[in-house]
Amino acid sequence: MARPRQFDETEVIESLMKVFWEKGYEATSMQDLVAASGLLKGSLYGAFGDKHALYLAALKHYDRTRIQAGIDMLDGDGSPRQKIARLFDSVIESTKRGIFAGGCLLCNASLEMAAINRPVKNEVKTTIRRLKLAIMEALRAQVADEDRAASLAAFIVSAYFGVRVLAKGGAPAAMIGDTRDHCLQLLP
Amino acid sequence: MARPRQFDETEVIESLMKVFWEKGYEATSMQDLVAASGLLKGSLYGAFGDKHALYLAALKHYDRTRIQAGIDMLDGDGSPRQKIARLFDSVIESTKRGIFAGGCLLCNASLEMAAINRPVKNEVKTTIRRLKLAIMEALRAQVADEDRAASLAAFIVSAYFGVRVLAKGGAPAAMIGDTRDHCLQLLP
DNA sequence: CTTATTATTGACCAATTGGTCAATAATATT
DNA sequence: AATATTATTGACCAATTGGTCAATAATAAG
Repeated sequence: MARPRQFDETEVIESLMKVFWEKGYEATSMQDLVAASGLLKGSLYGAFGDKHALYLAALKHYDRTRIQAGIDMLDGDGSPRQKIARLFDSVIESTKRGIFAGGCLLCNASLEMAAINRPVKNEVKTTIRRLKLAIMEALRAQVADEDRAASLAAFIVSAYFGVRVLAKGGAPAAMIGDTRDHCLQLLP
Repeated sequence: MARPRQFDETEVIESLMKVFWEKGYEATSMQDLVAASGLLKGSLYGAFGDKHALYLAALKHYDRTRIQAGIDMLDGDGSPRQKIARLFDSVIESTKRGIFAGGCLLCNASLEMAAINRPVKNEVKTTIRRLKLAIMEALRAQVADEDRAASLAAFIVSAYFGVRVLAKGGAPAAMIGDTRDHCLQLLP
């Protein structure tokens, strides 16, 4: 009884996300989003809402895809130490490739948007909690004490985020490796 | 033989810095800077250059003042453990106060600007190195091996930056404390 | 006092910003 | 085929963006 969408919603959000990821919220114009998505402004507004809503949708998509990919790396075989190592190595890897300049959209959103946009802050908080819980799960087999697992997970999340800041700031790659090594030292 | 400046340069840069610190580069307009500094646009351009130059000057001022204040906390009495504790406690402290929303301008600059502005990236790199060296210095008495001091310092800088991301993202304060505690565990 | 030099001022600019809307198009139901 | 409903389109908007510049003011040197 109505005209259907002419586009795939997820596909469009994926393209919007990439722009916000690379440029940040403020540096991204609606024109950029129009160009990246192939839709026109009116369609974007009609389907998703204003620029803040687009950003929030992009952030949620990042959670569902990229953060989830990170969490997936914590599954599978190996000791906690080996699992966490995979997390840090993925940062080192992407730093070496050095093509995409976005870094981590979650960190970017935390620093650029969380303080001024409540929904973004909530999303950031939720995703951090999710990441922390996944790390706790990865530690579960070897770290019996729940509180200790939680505090270790918090610590690892911090170091992981810190490394993302270093990487984007152009700090020597060795600093990332050093961080990784000291973190692993505290793990079974 | 010429008209002298009618303003104190450092004072003006301090006011500009606060705006960039709180809002970021893109979200700050020249109007914001005009309002904060009390100068007019022409004077700002004449004295410092364009918006990017203003930002860079602000970042350098942040290094000279706020980062230096952090480094100063590493001086004085106490074990390395106690010194580094002071660094993390200052973040916990400012999180509790919760008034100023800027977080750490160095981290903000790294994520928002380093990837797209070479001079900013260089300044970020330089300041990170300076911070790392100061931490090495704080470890020197107890950590004889230079390489070990360097890698420990890199690790601490990461955790410190990570904690700034967590803080701005609204993560529970306990995560910052947990990070602190695990870091200190690796220190003499 | 005159002059050379620099600082300050505010009007001005084209370009871009995020956002709206009436007209049109496409569909599913009846 | 007619209709109701939603999607798409692109022209349009006021406001703001970063930046410029000629006129004016203030000073130090001669």
